[in-house]
Amino acid sequence: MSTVGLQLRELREKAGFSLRKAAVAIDIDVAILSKMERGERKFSKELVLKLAELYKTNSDRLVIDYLSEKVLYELEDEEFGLEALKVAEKQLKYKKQNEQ
Amino acid sequence: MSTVGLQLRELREKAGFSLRKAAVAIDIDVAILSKMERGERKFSKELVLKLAELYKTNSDRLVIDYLSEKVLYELEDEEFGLEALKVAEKQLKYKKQNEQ
DNA sequence: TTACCTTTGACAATATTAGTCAACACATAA
DNA sequence: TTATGTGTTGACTAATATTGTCAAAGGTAA
Repeated sequence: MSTVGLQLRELREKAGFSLRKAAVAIDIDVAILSKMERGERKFSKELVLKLAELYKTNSDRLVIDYLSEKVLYELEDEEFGLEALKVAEKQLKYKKQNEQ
Repeated sequence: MSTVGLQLRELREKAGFSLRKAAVAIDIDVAILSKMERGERKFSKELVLKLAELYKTNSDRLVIDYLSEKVLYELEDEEFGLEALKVAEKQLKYKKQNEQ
């Protein structure tokens, strides 16, 4: 399982950016980016998108993983986490249908 | 779709509690309970459990719906919400397996 | 040394959430 | 009428969590 942070770290390195350069480019403190890549702090969706753009990568997969991590964080150690996800899925599907 | 708040309101009425009585019983301000039942404020899991106990109801379904609502709240209007849920589900299943 | 790199922790600023309280409107009974 | 009980509302404070800032440390390489 590769976290969004580690994915973005790989992408950064492949794109040839140092932490500092990347941080400056998206206008945040280097300490924050360092912590985010290592999972010590949570990303915001906005930053994920900015970084994806900086690294010239499609952001869809990253956003999906970002959201998934967010959700799993909410459900950590919950006995009924899986059941909750299934209910949520059902309701989201229902909502999508009656929307379009 | 019945929210946790409305479910708990029904349960309260069936159990014969006024808002005030129920609020006192679980030691919160009546204003908060009123808002929670109507979805104006989020529940905490702790309060859901306390109310379920007060109303002598099994809490499993309520907790599942509570968590589901929490998750859906995180995903509101996200283009890839459904995909994120699926990824989260997969990872949770995987985790559960390698746990026991 | 100098110049980068990343990590770390302490701290401040900000935003979010939770809790408190008084007042309101409505209904009903005395 | 007055009193009592119902639920709702909004303003306010308090507590907590999240974010941002900064300086310093340790590593590596020229």
